[in-house]
Amino acid sequence: MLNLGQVDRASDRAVYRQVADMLREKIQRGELEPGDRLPSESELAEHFNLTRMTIRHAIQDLKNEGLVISEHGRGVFVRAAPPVRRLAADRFARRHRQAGKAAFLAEAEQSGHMADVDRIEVGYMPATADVAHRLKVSEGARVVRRSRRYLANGRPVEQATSYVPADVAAGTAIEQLNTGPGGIYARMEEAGHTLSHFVEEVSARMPSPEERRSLDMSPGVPVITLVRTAYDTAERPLEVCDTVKVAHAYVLEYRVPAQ
Amino acid sequence: MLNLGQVDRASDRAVYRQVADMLREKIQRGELEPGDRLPSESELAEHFNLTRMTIRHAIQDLKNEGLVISEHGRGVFVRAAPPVRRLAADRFARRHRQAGKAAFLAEAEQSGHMADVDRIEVGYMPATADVAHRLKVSEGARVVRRSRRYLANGRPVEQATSYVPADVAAGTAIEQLNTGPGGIYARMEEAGHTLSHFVEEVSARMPSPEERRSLDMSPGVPVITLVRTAYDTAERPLEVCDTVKVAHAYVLEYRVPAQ
DNA sequence: AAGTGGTCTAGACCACGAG
DNA sequence: TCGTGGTCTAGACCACTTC
Repeated sequence: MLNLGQVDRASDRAVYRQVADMLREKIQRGELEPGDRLPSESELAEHFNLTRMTIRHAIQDLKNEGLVISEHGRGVFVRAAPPVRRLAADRFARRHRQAGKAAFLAEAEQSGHMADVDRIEVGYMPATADVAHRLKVSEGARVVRRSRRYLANGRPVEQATSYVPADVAAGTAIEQLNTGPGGIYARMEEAGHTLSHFVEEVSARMPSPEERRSLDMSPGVPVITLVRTAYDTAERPLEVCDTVKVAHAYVLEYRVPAQ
Repeated sequence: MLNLGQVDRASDRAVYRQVADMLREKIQRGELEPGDRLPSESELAEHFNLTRMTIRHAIQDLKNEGLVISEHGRGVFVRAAPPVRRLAADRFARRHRQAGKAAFLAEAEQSGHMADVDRIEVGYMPATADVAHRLKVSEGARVVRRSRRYLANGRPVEQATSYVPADVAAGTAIEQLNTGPGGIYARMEEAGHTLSHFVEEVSARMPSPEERRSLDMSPGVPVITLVRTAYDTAERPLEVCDTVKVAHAYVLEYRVPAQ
């Protein structure tokens, strides 16, 4: 078993915090490596002369920090970091589309991960207030809704939903499940729309229970939300894409001119 | 008191989850507004015929989702959202520096918040491996370290630490507590460096206990980490700035060319 | 079957905040 | 002083995983 010290009952610091501190230190020093199992709650309770509830309180804190995950019937494990997907500043460069690669695949290739897409759903619906505002169409206007889930090395890392005005999508593969080489942006350019730039709005928050389930996330891990709007050269919005990403799976990179 | 239902003891769903569900719904429906106090743990325990520990478990979940905060001796309150600071894509435009505004103040002006900076520390130190790599200097090279905390409407929202190579900072106000109008970027340009662009790397995670303390954050709220590197026209890094932001206080906006 | 974490009880004492 | 949340005990039974 681990070489753990003892708690100081006279200390001001709550004992469950002291236990969490000791375990956190073992993890951060690397004495407990990703994938390693922590001593069981009963073992820890016995070692520290505390009840299981107090030990659980300590472990709950570590779960909330994202350091460990618990698996019912198996144990508590140091969290193994998923592959970090670095989203490069040039990921929407035209040369990638022309080479027949959709953005997600272009990224995966750069970082050497295995990429998958599943749970693709496509259909028409009336625009909600928020989507309508971003697409500069009237509320309730017909839009194509495309949602899908991305996986890296078999693990879900992102849930994305795109909205495209009906007249942009009509008669193109954007209405189909499979949008063909280069993805929907390639189809838009084929249809005569020239993409000019994207605006991305990035934030972070805790996931809703549904998002946690959909992305197979352990509790206490945040998500990055990214809303991307694609504009043509006339500043017309061609697409809004709402994404929820498992936070620790991503580093987003942007290049900002000083001008 | 609130019009709360009862739990279903026969349900598969744990009763503490059912309690959390009911409270969450009240909050999301707006029946409990930001700043409102929830019924006390004892009141909830009595209402639901559960022990306080079970009620606390439900409330813990809501805290982890960032929906409520607890205050010792006062109660549990629906979290009041801090002002959201939208970081615009052009926040480092030269015209802002020339107008004598540092980036943080430029943003604050745009969004109509009161901005403050405190806990400013300046000093020389040897570059760590990570900083040295980003600044393209050798590990241990002398750099100026500038750290400070930003507040919006009096609430801490960001902790930032900048590193500047010694030869860039030497003899300028970058070595001083007060860097003067336009901030360190203005001083760099005065000293003959021409800023070309910035690269920002964005991610999100749960804060460490120290970060939580420093930013006065309630438990269960994530942070956005942003590392910005400033380059001159010769692609030389002039500054690395490591920031930790309270996640729900920020929306970062970027403009990405389609090439 | 044995060991693990998940849930829940029924108490206790403490520290903090407001009146 | 009183009500609030914070901590902790000493159990119990359950669900899940592994063997």
